[in-house]
Amino acid sequence: MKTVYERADIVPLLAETFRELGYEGATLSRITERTGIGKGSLYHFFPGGKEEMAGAVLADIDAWFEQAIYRPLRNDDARQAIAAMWVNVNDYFRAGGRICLVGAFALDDTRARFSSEIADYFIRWIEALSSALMRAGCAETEAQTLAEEGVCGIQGALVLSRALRDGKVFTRSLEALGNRLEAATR
Amino acid sequence: MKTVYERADIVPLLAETFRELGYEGATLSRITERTGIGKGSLYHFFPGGKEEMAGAVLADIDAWFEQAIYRPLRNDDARQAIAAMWVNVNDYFRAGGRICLVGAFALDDTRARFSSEIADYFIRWIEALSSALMRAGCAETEAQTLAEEGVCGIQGALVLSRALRDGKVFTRSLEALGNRLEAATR
DNA sequence: AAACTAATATACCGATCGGTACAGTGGAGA
DNA sequence: TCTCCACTGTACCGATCGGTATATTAGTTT
Repeated sequence: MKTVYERADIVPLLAETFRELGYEGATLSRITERTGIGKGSLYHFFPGGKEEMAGAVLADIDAWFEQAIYRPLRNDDARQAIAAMWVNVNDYFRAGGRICLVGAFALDDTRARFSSEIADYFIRWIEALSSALMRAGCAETEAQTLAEEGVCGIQGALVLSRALRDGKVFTRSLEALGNRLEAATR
Repeated sequence: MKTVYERADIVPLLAETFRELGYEGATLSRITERTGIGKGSLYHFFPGGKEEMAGAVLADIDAWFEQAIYRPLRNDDARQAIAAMWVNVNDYFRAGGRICLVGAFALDDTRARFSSEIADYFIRWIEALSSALMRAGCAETEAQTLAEEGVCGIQGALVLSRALRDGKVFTRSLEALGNRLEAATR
């Protein structure tokens, strides 16, 4: 018996490894150890090595946010999409038990490798949220400010809940942020 | 001529290196390269190696925050101390050009090495800010919530401004946070 | 069943890892 | 001036790094 993978099966496993160990901390041996996938397979699917693996993970994350968060914010009913965002974000980050890889990469030298992907992720999030806020009745400048504060607050909540090892901090922060945005669209 | 260092001179140089590269990314050779301090000196002052170096950096950071931020928040005039906090924090983090090492360590596996130091840093910050807010007229639960939101917002602003390579995001976020706390103590 | 091929395991590569050992080096006190 | 010792530079250690080469495996095609 031989377990056969596809690229699409591997990326989520890689994602979890990079999340837990960071880019530099995720060595090839630790990756094979945690994912159960040997070097042979890894380099078969990702000839560009570790950098291509991390790039694939970022692309996967981006695709998920695009369809689950950004697109609804841009196209669907504004209030409904914003409400769904808080729920989906709380689920995605496992109530603070999972970090944002994009944010983590931004903090150290790894940013240099994925500069545009990292910037894009946040720019599009803020723009999509801002668009929804405007459709919900906010003025343009206020929408922009609130969107930035919202995304900012999510990242802070992830850092804080990891530091305090307390998922309640994350969920509580999301609630507070949600209430503030809702109050501003009334 | 021989350049002679003291431990106290080295710690800030180490801090900057860990900030830029992260714990795993800061290899001994990169540390000597960036600080100009050879392995011999490094292991003379920090026999425990890399982990002791990072520990000394965290202790140094903690000491700075204790005297420059936490103590004033706990003991001095509340409104004045809170106002000073925003200014000092903006300076310390170089308007978003410098990251919070404690927050960065919290995000990956490095947290396991410095779990209590990381948690302490944030707990004491939140408690000190909460104390100041109560003296400024907040009810206990509201003070606690606002303090958490304030510290949380600072961490988020650091992530976001790094990701977007835009220091204005950081300064702007601090201003917004400051205004919200001030509005709540009126 | 033979040929082909995508996927996998493993041995191996030079470079670098964190850490150790030790021989200087140079300024301060006797 | 001689001794002492905190400090520094460098050579070296075994382990592990990211990456390559290649033989093997197991379906699929013919």
